[in-house]
Amino acid sequence: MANNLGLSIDRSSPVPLYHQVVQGIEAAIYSGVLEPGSRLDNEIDLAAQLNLSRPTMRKAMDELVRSGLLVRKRGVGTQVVSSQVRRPLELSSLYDDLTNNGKKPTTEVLSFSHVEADDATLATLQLPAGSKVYHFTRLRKVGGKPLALMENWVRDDISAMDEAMLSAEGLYSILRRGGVNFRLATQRIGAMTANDYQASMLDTSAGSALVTMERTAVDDTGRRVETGHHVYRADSYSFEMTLVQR
Amino acid sequence: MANNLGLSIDRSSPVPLYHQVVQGIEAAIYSGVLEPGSRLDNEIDLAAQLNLSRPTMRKAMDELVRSGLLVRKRGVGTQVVSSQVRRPLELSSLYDDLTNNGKKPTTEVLSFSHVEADDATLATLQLPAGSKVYHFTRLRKVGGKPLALMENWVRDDISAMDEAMLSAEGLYSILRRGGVNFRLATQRIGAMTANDYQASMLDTSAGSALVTMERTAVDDTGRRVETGHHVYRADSYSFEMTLVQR
DNA sequence: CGAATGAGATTGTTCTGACATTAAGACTTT
DNA sequence: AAAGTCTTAATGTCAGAACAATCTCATTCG
Repeated sequence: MANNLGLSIDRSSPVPLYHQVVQGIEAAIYSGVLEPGSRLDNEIDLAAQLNLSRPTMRKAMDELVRSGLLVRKRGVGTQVVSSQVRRPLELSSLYDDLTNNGKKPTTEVLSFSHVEADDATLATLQLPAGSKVYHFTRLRKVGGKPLALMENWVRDDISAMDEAMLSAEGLYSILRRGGVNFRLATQRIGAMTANDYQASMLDTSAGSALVTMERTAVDDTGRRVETGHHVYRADSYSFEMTLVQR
Repeated sequence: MANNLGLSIDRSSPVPLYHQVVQGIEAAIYSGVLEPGSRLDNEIDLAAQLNLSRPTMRKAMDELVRSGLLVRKRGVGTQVVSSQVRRPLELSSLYDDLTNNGKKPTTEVLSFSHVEADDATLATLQLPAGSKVYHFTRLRKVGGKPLALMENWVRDDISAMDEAMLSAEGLYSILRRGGVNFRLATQRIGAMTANDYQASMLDTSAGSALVTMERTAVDDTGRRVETGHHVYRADSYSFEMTLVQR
């Protein structure tokens, strides 16, 4: 029963109808209203309950299937996935993760500027030409030991930002307080060897292995909020994850 | 012009029409008929050329966009993506991914043995003491260029395995034919610098950056089927993923 | 009691149709 | 030459409709 799931549709919203359904069902799953393993009403009934067409409802369902939250089978129905995709690497910041793991991270802001974005940044953040961004580099330490060197570009229309804020807390906390609801991020993990600068910042030797991560985060309105290039000491950092067969 | 792409639709085929379009356009891209950066006809024209409906054509296009081959923009059109396809984070094998992406991987089996598992392997694969496993090292090349050096341990009660099989196809294909239904895998991604052996195998220099991946795969009965240590040239390989907010 | 069959439930596929939104380019005006 | 406006092109969204394929369960038959 859609109504029991607390789904609601706002036809005056700029958010597409199918996407409102996605968000509503996601919220129901994460809040526990829809429990793992539980079955949903069939798509025709769900559509009727929300006064939506079946193709619109199907588009929402397909997206939820693709994101691993639902599983569907012809003749059987739709079910909430029982073993959710667990990613130790969630859409969160390193600062959050370290703090949540009982460690005390510190941040040193190495550089900070509010500048006009270059073409690559404009493209990545989908900004119009001439836009300015916050561009900064930070060194993250844990227990006094350098762990990560991070360079980020953040669109400047969210909230003002300065070095003191960045020293005191994580970037994502700052952005959340500025009203950002992170929705997803694309990210690429690779490797490189440390150059002289990176080596000195991370208290390691030039040529040692670094894990690299490039990420672009998107909020719930579809805005590309920030993009970053991070490098981590390979001896102190790796990404762990569980993959589930689709 | 769809006809110039060599697309054809077989309505007697059990393959859905939208999927035939996907396969046809993928083939055109990988064969070079559709070059990176080139623009496609608009979806209405393409649909008309193939006697398909617009929603069917859109469904095919959407899948090609999601798989990273096409990029579309309202008011502008559809274009073949210019960047190299990187490995999505799915439970599959490198061999499968490369083959599916139109590349021709080759495998050189560097070592192969059927031996009693050491304690670490027993623990990782949850095998009783005294169990034997297949233990082998392979070099994976793409277009003649070394990409990955892979060392795996596979439990030996699934199917017989030998060097010829491993040279001819991917490990996961072999295991699937042996009846394995992969369910999930745990994996850790990191970085290291190449030692002399790895450097010589991968045709790179000692000290260069390598992406590392350790994985243990589980089948649908809960068995730990295989565990592996892979290293990839960092200049040719990265992991790409999309994280969704919980 | 087990196998076979059929009905019902549900998703999957395809189609026709229409309107909305975005982007680019042409044209006009300042 | 630059800015503004308008038109055109193309994708994005939504709706209604119908048929196909798959799966489960109940019923019937041997």
